[in-house]
Amino acid sequence: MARSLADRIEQYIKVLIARSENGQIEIQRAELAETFDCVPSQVTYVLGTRFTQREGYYTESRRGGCGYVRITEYNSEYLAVLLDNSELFRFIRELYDKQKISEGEAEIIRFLALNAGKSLPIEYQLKLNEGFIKALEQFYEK
Amino acid sequence: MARSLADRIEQYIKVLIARSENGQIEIQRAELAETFDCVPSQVTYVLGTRFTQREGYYTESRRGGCGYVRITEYNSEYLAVLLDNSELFRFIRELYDKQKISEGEAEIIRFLALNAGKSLPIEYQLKLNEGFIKALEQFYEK
DNA sequence: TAAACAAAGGTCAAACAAAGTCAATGGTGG
DNA sequence: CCACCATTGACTTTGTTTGACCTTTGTTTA
Repeated sequence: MARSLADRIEQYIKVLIARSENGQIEIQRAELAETFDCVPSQVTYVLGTRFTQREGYYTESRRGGCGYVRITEYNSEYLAVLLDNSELFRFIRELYDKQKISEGEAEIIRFLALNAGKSLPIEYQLKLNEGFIKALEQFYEK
Repeated sequence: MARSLADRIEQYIKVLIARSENGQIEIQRAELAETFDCVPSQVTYVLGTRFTQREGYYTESRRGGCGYVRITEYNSEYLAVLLDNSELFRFIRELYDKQKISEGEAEIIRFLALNAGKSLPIEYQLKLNEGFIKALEQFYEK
């Protein structure tokens, strides 16, 4: 059961995240690769297979001097966002049922609500959700 | 975070602006460069990458004796103009022209883009604007 | 007053410093 | 034995730092 390199890197990153204050860490790809004595793209591979949205992670990065990779674990705050989303989703559903919007409109609105604010800090994502509801209310004159 | 020289200069300038009465400051390029012990064009680089219109800033300058660089942060009135003329609106138009979206969809998307983020700080409203573009690109598979 | 000088800021390209991509290859568990 | 995950490395893209040279503006001097 000798775990693969990728598995060990995965574990390592997860420990770092667990130890972090806010479920978020920043690493240097090349440095981590050095730690595990492998090529940098191995790290990219790990991120791409084990730290995806599906697994509950979000990664951002920057190239060039002082580049980094930031890995964020969706935490309870984020779940709050999703919860909040459900409120919004319910509202969209309502608009649809009342035939104020089409299925296509409902779909794009949902998608935008979920994705447009992704690069914002969590607390602003919450505000944004409210903003979506308010804006929709206004637009369709409840 | 805020590791590179450029990042630190950016932070410094932002603090100065935050402390200013009117969201506007004047600096001397050479002096600031001296403060950070770097070459003056480094400051120019920072201004050119982090204090552009896209980021919600406007810069003017003057050469020669008593030269200066003035950096102004857009206020909310200006922001409306900025958003209204944004890349996003052009993109929505494009989607419509290519018949990927209907007039109704274009309208609600525009409305959401302008209003959903209203309670956010200006810099995040701009980020949100970009988020809308990214999300739309993804949804309609560019 | 025109010419020279000094004092700013601007431009641009080269060198450097990351991270990303992709396709070929390797290895392993079922 | 073969499908599929893992590993590697050459190449690409993006971002930063530096310096040599340019332009504009204000000041001094012949």
